[in-house]
Amino acid sequence: MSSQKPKVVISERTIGRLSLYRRLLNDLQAQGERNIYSHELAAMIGGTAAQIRRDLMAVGYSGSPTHGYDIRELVLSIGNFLDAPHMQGVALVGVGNLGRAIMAFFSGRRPRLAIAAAFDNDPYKINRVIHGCRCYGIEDLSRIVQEQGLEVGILCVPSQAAQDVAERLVRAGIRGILNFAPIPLRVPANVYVEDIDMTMSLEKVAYFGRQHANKEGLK
Amino acid sequence: MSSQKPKVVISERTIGRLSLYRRLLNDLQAQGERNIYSHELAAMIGGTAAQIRRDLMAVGYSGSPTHGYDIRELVLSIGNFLDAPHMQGVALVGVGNLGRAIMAFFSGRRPRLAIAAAFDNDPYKINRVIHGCRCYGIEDLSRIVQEQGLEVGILCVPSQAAQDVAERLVRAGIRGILNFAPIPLRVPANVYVEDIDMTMSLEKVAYFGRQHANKEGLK
DNA sequence: ATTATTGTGTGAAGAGATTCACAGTGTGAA
DNA sequence: TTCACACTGTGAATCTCTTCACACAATAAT
Repeated sequence: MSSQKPKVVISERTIGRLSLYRRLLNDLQAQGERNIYSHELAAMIGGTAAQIRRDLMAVGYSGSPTHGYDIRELVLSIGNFLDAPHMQGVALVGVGNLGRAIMAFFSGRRPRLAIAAAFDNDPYKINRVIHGCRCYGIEDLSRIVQEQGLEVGILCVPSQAAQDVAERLVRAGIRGILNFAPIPLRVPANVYVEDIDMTMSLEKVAYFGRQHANKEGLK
Repeated sequence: MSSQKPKVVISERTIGRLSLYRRLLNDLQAQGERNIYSHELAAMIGGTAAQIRRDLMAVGYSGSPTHGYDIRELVLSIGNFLDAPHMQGVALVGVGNLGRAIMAFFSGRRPRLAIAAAFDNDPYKINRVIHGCRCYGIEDLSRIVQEQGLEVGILCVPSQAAQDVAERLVRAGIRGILNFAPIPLRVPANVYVEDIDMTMSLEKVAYFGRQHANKEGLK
């Protein structure tokens, strides 16, 4: 029953890349490809073949020296490894510009990991259905999360509200939070938080864009 | 003239954290705080004091053993290090749900690194002003980027269009791209790309949310 | 003036991630 | 059947990032 847990702990980087591999492999499969070598996949993502083979050790699927990896089987194996055995519902809090864009983005994309309910404190939004998803008041968060067994939260409220909403999510039983609010959240150690900090990312691009440009000038 | 380049190469992680430090320090400053110790800042971001001191070595600002860091001076030093000496304009391509949300998000946030022009191929959007920013057709991209000297691009078009638009941005002279399209871009080595892959992030949260929850159960 | 305290800056150690390099393997050609 | 080939899986080496631990400095207390 508890045999599905990984023997070794797999790094965050590897989990992220596996998600990416799967998406690319899905596209290839849709185009009718059947097999792929590690170096081909590496070329697609701009990485090394060794990295890919190392990552795939985690999922425990073996390729063949002569045909590489069977794409269909590999996709299934990655899914087996990455996905929960059950469906995981997602709660999104903060139905502003960004929240609605995220709802649109994920709408219909991954049926087993879909946004099941949205929450906001604007009475004008409550009970509306946005991108196929019902919007509730914050006061209903705990009840809905528990009724629907939602496990993952997406946080796109303004910074000032973020910590408070994060705590509500945790109390409601959420185990992982995707945080778009540009402040660090304080949550218990058994809750996983992934930050998407667009300001930080944009500043990185501005900084390294300059650096790289310089580099070329020197070469 | 070329003395502004860093002696040593600074890691991506460090640059990201510096951006975060600055934002938090700005908030503290607004609240009237004047000094801060590395361990206080560390507590705010959930990191270690050593890490912060190490990161600050890059900017070359020294604190005092007795009063820690002067917040105002530190903010200025980080700015000095991170920001371009000139203003950097940003071009956003893809004025869909996500593009508009990003325009709203950055609107008025960092005047020296602001979205200066938006591009789309939908005639209905062209020449509209959205969140204070004019929208042009894709065919004008190269001209506008050059006229306004834009250096950074934000890419929020659908996957199928992303590679093509990325190439247009590069040809127009863009040096760094913040890529929201969920596919890896192929660009020359002197262009820096930062990916924001929301699907990958959500899958990571789903995976590690489960892991962390398990961990607690075992403890 | 001396001492005790507390925090900085940084060399060195440690941990973690990536890449190297090679033994092992399945296949097709001779 | 044997050989040559091209690739996988993985131990070991390397590289990168983080943390440790301590010399040094500024102050307050005595």
